[in-house]
Amino acid sequence: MSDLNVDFLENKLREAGLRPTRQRLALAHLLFSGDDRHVTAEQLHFEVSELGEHVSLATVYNTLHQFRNAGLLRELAIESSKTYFDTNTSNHNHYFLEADGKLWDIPSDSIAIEGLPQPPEGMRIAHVDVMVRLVKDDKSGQSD
Amino acid sequence: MSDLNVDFLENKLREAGLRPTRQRLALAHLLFSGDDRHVTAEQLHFEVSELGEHVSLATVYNTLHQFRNAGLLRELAIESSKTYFDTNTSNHNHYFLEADGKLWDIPSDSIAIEGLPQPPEGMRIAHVDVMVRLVKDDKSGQSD
DNA sequence: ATTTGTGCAAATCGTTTGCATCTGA
DNA sequence: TCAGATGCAAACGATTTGCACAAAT
Repeated sequence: MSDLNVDFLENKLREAGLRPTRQRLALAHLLFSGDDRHVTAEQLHFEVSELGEHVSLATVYNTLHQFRNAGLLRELAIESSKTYFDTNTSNHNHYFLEADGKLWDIPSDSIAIEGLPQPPEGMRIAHVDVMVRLVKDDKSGQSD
Repeated sequence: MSDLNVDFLENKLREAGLRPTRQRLALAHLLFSGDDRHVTAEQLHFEVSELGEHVSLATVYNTLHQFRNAGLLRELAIESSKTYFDTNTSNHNHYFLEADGKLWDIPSDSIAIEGLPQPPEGMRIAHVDVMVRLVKDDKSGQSD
């Protein structure tokens, strides 16, 4: 991780109102240095260990939520009992392949939603999620 | 629960390849006798107890999964660590109000999705979920 | 009689929390 | 200095599982 990258990440955290601690920098590095990505807490905890940095799992959870609250991540609930965090916080769309637990963006933002009704009184739309659930061609898509 | 209704539910279960047991009939009664609805296992367990029927929580979970596998229910993952089951199994759309954990159908099927790309090689689209996340007008929608 | 379903309690797994200790500004 | 952050282990809550017993065909 170059000094330039550290500076970039430090700024990013400071702008979000978060102190640039060793742990947050390590996690931010994994999340924000390359292309957009989708991670779970468990995955990220594994990756940060691989880098030789020690960050406790509880801190990974805390940090993911702090990043989400700061608008740096979007939280996605796709399967019960596993949360994904998406580094792309804009309104975009996803493919999900249940069999493999794999999640990825739908390439190109060709999707448009027509005829979205007025939200109920006193509420506004925070986000529209379009999730396209895929199955492998030869299967029914049902399982226990 | 009238005899007619019992017959209807018994047939429904038999057609799904499930033996019409006391527990399944009680749960099916709650799920399929009125309008379409969204329930969690916990909710349904509470409701069935209120009717004076004893069905263990594990059986509620088992039964919900059996119903889902039989195509009688659709499973929806909306928030991490709470699964909703929808008695309407057709491709339709939902509002979700996170603050209250409330879920409901978007009235009228006015929504159309334009420009859905070809799914990746070897896969087909099983289902498209559109989830419109609402927040109360005076809030940011972010919380810990 | 044989297969299938159910109840119970214990186990699992992701996630959160309480609290003592440490760190960044 | 001292508010804020972290680590650890224990707590939690939803869900699943193993197995003995009961019910359906």
